[in-house]
Amino acid sequence: MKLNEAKQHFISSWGAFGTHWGINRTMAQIHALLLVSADPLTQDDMMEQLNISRGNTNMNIRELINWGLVERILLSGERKEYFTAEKDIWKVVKRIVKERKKRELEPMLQLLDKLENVEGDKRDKHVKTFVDTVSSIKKLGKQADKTLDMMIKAEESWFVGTMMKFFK
Amino acid sequence: MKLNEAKQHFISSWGAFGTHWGINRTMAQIHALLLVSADPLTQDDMMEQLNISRGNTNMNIRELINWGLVERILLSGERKEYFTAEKDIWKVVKRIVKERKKRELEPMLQLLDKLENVEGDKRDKHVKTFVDTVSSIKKLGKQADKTLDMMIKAEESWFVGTMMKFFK
DNA sequence: CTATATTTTCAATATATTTTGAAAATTCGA
DNA sequence: TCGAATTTTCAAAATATATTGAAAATATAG
Repeated sequence: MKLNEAKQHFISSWGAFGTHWGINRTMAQIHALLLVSADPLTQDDMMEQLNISRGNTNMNIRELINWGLVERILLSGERKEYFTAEKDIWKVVKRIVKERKKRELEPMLQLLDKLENVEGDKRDKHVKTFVDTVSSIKKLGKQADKTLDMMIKAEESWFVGTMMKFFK
Repeated sequence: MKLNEAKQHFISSWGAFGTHWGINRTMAQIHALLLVSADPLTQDDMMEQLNISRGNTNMNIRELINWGLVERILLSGERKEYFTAEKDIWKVVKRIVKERKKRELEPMLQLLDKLENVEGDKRDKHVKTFVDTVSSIKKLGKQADKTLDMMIKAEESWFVGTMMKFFK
């Protein structure tokens, strides 16, 4: 397989992959393109290579920058802005985990805290089922939260190495 | 907060949560409703409590059954079908992880295997960037795959306990 | 400061996804 | 086997999300 063909495959399947994870197709494709590009690209490069409009390109680049996955580069003597992606995949994963934890997991845990204190007699099976379900989700959620915190702080080498040994 | 109010909160926020994870709102709401219901429910119960149509209810129940999260119950003497959700949250998480791993992670790793063998001279920086990116994603993906496999096999008590100690 | 290149915004449009509801299929008791 | 109860299907409608493109805003060279 030739390089350009391989890049196209990578970009399109990274795009499809992203859609399963709440990231829109274009954002994932721009990210993929930058990940496999040796040099920084301009908006026009991306528009051309991905066949998307200027507005779409711009909005999704901004979003990638918000996620901390893409960075703006100013080349001296150049008027245009260039963009490049963080290539260290471990860092990429940690950024995504951190962001989603903040946006999704933490608010959910806060809600569960409140719901656990529902009024009513716990001997009533309806109350009991509700409280038990909420508590067990909370317990697992809290554990996930801690585990992800550690992962965010961990070095890749430490993490992978220990996991290797840990899990047989 | 009264039980019914708390249930409503739980259902609607579980629904919103689900949408961030590629699960549609209704499916997540039906799942939430079943999770906090002490007794099995019929389609009509769900239609009424969630204000959704018969077709929608039916399709999403089927999908939840495919995911192994909901099970059909036949009550003797009753013509209607009843449904109930797996209440053990650890099992729920493991089922979801297993399914998504199969549907998303594994195909991605297969593709990366192929893309790693792109033609061309690795001293060319364009080829090198591509191969390096693909390899590092693959490496991390393989590690995630193994870790998830272990998690799927693990007992909750073992898992949580060990993680507790393991992560400070 | 002015002219022009470049980036950003956002209303309109296009596309994708979800939901409805009624018809068709199925199930099961009598 | 018949017929009512129940479930399933799926085309059409509604809703939600993504994309475009042109106008407005901004930045920079001269």
